[in-house]
Amino acid sequence: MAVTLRDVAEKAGVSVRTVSNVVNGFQHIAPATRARVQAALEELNYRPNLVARSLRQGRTGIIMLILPEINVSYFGELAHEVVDYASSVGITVQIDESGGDPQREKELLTQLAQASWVDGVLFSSLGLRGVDLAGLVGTRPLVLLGERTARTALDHVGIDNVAASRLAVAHLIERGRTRIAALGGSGGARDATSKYRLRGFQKGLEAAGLDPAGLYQRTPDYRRGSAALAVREMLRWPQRPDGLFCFSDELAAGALRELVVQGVRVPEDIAVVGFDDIEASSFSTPSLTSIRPDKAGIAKTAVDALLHRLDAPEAPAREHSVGFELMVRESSGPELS
Amino acid sequence: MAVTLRDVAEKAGVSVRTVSNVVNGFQHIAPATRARVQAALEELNYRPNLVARSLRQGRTGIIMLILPEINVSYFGELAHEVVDYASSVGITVQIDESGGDPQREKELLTQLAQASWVDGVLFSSLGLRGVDLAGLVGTRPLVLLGERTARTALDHVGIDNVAASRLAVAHLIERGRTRIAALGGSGGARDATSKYRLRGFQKGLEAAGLDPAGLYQRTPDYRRGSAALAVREMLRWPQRPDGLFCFSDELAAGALRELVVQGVRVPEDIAVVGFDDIEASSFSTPSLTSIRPDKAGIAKTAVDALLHRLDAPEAPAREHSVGFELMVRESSGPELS
DNA sequence: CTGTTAGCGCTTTCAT
DNA sequence: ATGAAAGCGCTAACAG
Repeated sequence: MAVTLRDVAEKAGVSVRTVSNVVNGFQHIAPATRARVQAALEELNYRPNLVARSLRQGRTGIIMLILPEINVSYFGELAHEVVDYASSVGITVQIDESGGDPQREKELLTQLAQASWVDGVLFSSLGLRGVDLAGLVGTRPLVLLGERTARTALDHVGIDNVAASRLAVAHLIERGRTRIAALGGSGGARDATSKYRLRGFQKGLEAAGLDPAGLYQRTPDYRRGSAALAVREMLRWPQRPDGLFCFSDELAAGALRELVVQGVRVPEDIAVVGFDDIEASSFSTPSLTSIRPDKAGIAKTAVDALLHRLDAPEAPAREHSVGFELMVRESSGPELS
Repeated sequence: MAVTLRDVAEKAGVSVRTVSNVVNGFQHIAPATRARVQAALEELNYRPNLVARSLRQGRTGIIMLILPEINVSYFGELAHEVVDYASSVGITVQIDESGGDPQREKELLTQLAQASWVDGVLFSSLGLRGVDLAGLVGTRPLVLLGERTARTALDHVGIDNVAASRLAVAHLIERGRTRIAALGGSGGARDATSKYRLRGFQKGLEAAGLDPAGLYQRTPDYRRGSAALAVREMLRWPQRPDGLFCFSDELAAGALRELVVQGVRVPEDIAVVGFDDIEASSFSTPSLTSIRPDKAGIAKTAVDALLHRLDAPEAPAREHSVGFELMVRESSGPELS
């Protein structure tokens, strides 16, 4: 059996109270007793039972991160930032995957957010809407990551997708492209990400006096494989696009691949811009121009927001917007030397 | 405050014992009382306090997965499989990152494996040696993933790196390559992965009557960026290699990129094989031939091993070898139609 | 079949 | 400055 406070107390000839005080670095302890306790602590190699401590204190120091799939590069990189920052403030992270399935997302939320031992939940949802989230307010603290899918009274941190998409489109226009297409997103009511990116795309074209009509190709998801089919479809359009804005870097990677296969040159025939700036994008052939959201900023802001809400459960929900930038690389035109 | 068993018991006019029995699906309960309890349960929206349950039972149902970096594709894909399988058997996964730093690895182990509430630890180490692991046996169950860095009495699951590397080399030889180089790994005493892959590489060449001397280029880590520098160095060798075996797909991706930059054609001038078969490798240009370890098999085997050890702490340590296969793609030569 | 109760290991209020 | 003891919410051993 593990060593408990009582064991140490007996050994040192003091009460558990005193040992606890020493362990927790309390003030006001006689140097002599402190030394005696320390010795016993080390001799017995005491380790506090965190479960017992948590039961007592009502906090576990664990937060849960729910995301679609950890093996998708963007989410992997985001998770890295979350784990990294959380561990720097003494918090550990549990990870669960929803697979992007709204049903599974609901399950996880009701099951975990209410009952479990997590202090709070960071939730990167693809498919949930306001109605699904209703009734969760007031249980376990919850911070939404990515798109704000509804006007719920919940903390949210993300980037301005409309503005970011406009920036991507503006860049393509600046590169002299006039038939710019958008790629990605189911277009379904649940897919808020594609909704905002599409809106930014349209606004960007309109601002330059271009007509966005008919220049959007959907994909069932944001993965590389889906982009290949979509691009093949796109190349059958009456007029081939000369610019392509992909709603994720993985889609862009799939698109680049398929364009090579079809003998279309990038950027000469089509300039391509992605979204997320995953690490692989710097090393593809051609290297990929992409919108880079401030992932570390998202992670820090989200964890801080959660921690803040733990201390102030009744504070009004806040909206946090994090920065982004455009990383210009080979896929969108001449290199800027 | 949250609803407790006592609240429910009072409401239903029974004892906590009975409520507990209902919650845990015990047999032998009078249908009438069960119904009454069920009603109270639902009316109060009771959720069990898992921390209390864990304190009582001595098990949390949480395992910890320690890996170098979750944003590295291979580890992201592995984590995905672990989370996926674990959740199917009712286990949740906590993730911590070591950054590949031996010091940090030791910290995590002593801190977590002994003290925390995790039932057990899956540990994918890059740098730990037997001496570091000594003294951990007998505390919290621990299963080693990846390379077995020392002959410790610990459960271990991995693939046969020597055999896999020989397979990669044999494939290059079969493609008519005779000056085959290996790329990756610090060569340090702690880097067991590169040790075994290098050994397989050497054996593969020797088996074909080729001399491996002087055909190995080290890298400080397994990331894309490090491969670029290494390849540049390699191209200065008196004789250019016509085949390249990279110890990870990320290295291979960096190598492919640098070869393009330097105007070296793949596979015509140099055929390239990677290791890990991350998803991006199917979509690169050219697509990458790679060794594919059975990641799902590793995950399942590891979780099962951990669960088994929970029930039988004294069972002898076991060694699990999981399968792999070679995925042949464009980077290593003519397409096999 | 169900009620009573000890106790998991810890923190903390109340005393001294 | 330190001891005694209550109790976090739950399960299970012990009645009955």
